Parts: sequence; C-alpha cells; structure tokens
Amino acid sequence: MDHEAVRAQVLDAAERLFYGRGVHGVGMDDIRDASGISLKRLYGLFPAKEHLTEAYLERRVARLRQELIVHVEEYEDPDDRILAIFDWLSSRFTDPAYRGCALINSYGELGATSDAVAGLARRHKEWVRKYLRDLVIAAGLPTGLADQLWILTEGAMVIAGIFGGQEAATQARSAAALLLDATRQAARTRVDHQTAETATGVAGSEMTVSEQGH
Amino acid sequence: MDHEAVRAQVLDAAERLFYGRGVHGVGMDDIRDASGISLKRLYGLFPAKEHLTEAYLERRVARLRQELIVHVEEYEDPDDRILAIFDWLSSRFTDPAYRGCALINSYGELGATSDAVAGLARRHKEWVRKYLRDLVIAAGLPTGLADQLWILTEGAMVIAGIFGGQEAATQARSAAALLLDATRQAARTRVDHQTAETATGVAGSEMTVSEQGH
DNA sequence: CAAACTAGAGAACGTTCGTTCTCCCGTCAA
DNA sequence: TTGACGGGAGAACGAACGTTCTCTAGTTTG
Repeated sequence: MDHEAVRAQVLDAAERLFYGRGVHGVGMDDIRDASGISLKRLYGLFPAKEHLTEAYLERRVARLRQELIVHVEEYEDPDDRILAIFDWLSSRFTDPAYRGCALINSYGELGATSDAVAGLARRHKEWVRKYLRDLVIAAGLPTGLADQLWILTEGAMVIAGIFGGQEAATQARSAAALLLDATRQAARTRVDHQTAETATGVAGSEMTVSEQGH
Repeated sequence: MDHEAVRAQVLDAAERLFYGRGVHGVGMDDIRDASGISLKRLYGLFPAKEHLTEAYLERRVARLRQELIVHVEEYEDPDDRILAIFDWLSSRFTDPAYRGCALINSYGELGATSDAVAGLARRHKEWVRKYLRDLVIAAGLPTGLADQLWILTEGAMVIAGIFGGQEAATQARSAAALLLDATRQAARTRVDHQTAETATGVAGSEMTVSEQGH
C-alpha cells in the first residue's frame, strides 16, 4: 500500500472517530484499530496526535468547501446561489452522523489551548464569510447582508448539530430569503429616493445592513 | 466559612477556569488552587469532576437566563423585547473573556461522550427556543419567526466566540429587525387577502415562516 | 544467499490527572 | 485535659493515553 493511500486511510479513520467522539475521546490506539495500521507507521505519518488532528480538520474543511462550491455553482441566478447554501446545509443535516460543524466543535474542545486549532477555525470561518460576501456582491446587494447570512449558517449548524434534523436549515433558508427580499427592497427604495430627491441615508431597517467594518 | 459560601467559591473558580480553558484543559488541582480549598473538601462538595462540570454549567445557564429575562423585561413593546435580546448579547460580547456560549463549547468538547452535558445543552437551547417563541407570540407574529431568531442568536454567539467583538450581535440584531418587519408585513398582507378574498395560503416568502414542527 | 530495510504486533515507558490516603493541627465538647 | 473530629497540605495511587522500543518476519537488493 503506497504512502498516499495509507495516509488517506488514516485520515478517514481519524475523521470518523474525531468527528464522532471528539478529539479527546479518541486515543491513538483507536485510530490504529480503525485504520488497520500499526502505531509505528501511524507515527511515521503523523509525528503527534496534534498533527493528525490538524490534518483531519484541514482535509475535512477543504473537502466541504469544495462540495459547497460545486453545489452553489449549479445555479446561475445570484439569489439562487445564495439560497443554495442552505439547501446544501439541509442535505448535510440529514446525515444521522451529523454532529455540527467540526470546526465549531473543535474550537470548543481545543480552541482555548491550541493556537493551531483556533487559527484553523478562524481562517475557515473567515473564508465562509468572504465566500458569502462575494455571492452577495454578485447579487448586487450590500455586504452587510453577507454577515447576516453568515450568522444564519453558523446558527443553523449549531442547532442541527445539537438537535439533528433539517429544520434549522429550512428555517435559516426562509430567513435568508426574507432578508434577501427585504434588503433588495430597501436598496431599490434608496435608489428611488436618490434619483428623485437627494442621496441622504434613508431611515429604517435597511440602514442596519450597511457596512460596519470588522 | 459555611457550606454554601465555599460551594459558591468553588463554582466561581470552576466557571472561570472551565469556561476559559475548556473542561479538559483544567485539572482538579487547578480548581483547588483557584478556589483556595483543599482537594479533600472539594471532593466532599463534588464527588467527581463530572459533577462539578455539570454544576458549573447549570449555575451559569440559570444565571444567564435570569439576566436575559431581567434585561428583556425592561422593555414594554413586544418588538423591543425581541430586539433587546440582541442588545443583551452585544453587551456580553464586549467582555474580553467572552469565548462563546459555554454550552455550545461544552457540547463540542463533551457532548459526544457525556449524556449529561448533551442533555444540558439540549434543555437549555430548547428553553431559549421556547422563550423566543413566547416573545414572538406576544408580538402577534408566527412562531416560525422565533426559530429564525433562535438561529440568529446561536450564530451570533458562535461568531463572537471565535472572533470577538460586538459586530455579530449588531448584524444579528439588524437581521432580526428586518425579519420582524418583513414577517409583520406578510402577516398583514395575508390578513388583507383573507378578509377580501378567501383563506388560502399566500405565495411568497412568508409561507416559509409558517409552522414546521420539530 | 546475504544484508538491509520496512513494517507489524504489542509491550513498555512516562506523564498527566482524577481520586484517595496519610499525617498533622486546631477546635470544641465532656 | 482529653478525645473526637473537621479540615488543610500534599503525597500517593491507579488508570488512561501519547509516544517509543523491542522483537520478529517478510521483502527487496546486491
């Protein structure tokens, strides 16, 4: 068995176990048993459990990002693309093994003591934020909306992780659709006012989705 | 020093340490040092670390619920009450020690291996859901909105926990305000249609906030 | 064939940490 | 005063677990 295949095999086992029972809940012996590899070789591939943990998270995150992108790009319409994210979440939530976002869970477990894990979580979440931002910009909407959608995605994952089921994704999708409509409505109103009157800010809820910096 | 005072002292130390470094990241020795109590007495109060962990979570959750209720009830208007939740979150996020929702973190850390912690998380989140539901009903809005607001609160806590700062609360509040408006708008539209025509469902985004069961 | 390398199985090591035990002291009741 | 007792300090115990080592066998290479 060649290097890469073994590595993948170990990471498969690690992902299944770490995700399912938490990193602390899984010993290196468990990884050995599940991957059918010797401890010696395991440590040859990953010099410490920490390395394996990070490799697991990195691979998982990369794969899920890719899956998300593929799913989103099946749609043409910018609004559909945004809503497709929630459909993708919904399909993930149907997996009975779904236990929430691996990075959120790992952040809760290790974020306080491992800079590497905390950094991974931050970088991935920042990526999600930026991805949403790009989709929102492509839809001609203000970027503040992207952060609101971001909050919805994270919240849906947490709730689905704790309770299971797709309802959180469904509700988040509904909320996202409403926010899209309301924001577009507000944007139109503002444009109307701008052309008809002056360019001063418009009172009301759409003010709240304007840029806030981060 | 009497029983209750010592117990509170231990729980204070436990909360500070467990919340800040995670349960696994804190040893009973650390609790002893931080609380200034002997291991013997500590184990007299809490026969195992697990008990202490659960007591910490229970006390924290009870206190925060109470704080939330007090804050919300400062307002009269039903909509203001709902939005007050996000102001309360925002104020919590300003604490530099804020590291996210203790239950979400603990669920990530222990939920897979401890039924007690998983149950605590579920019960508390269910309480939040119900609390939001009551507020939404009091505002004369459909309960589906409550679940959407719930998602926003959980998402905001996650993002604030990872990145810090109040922005997540601000954005969540904005989204909540938009959802309130849009839902009320839709409810009015539906009522108009109902009185003018028949009672059939109305197409469009407000369908999505109708009941879905759980 | 011989030598060297790889890898498996599993014992062994060392540390961490939850938990208990020992020893001692101060307090209070008889 | 004495004896019982609660509590403190910290050593000690034992299990879990990350990591390494030993021993063996098979395989490859000259």
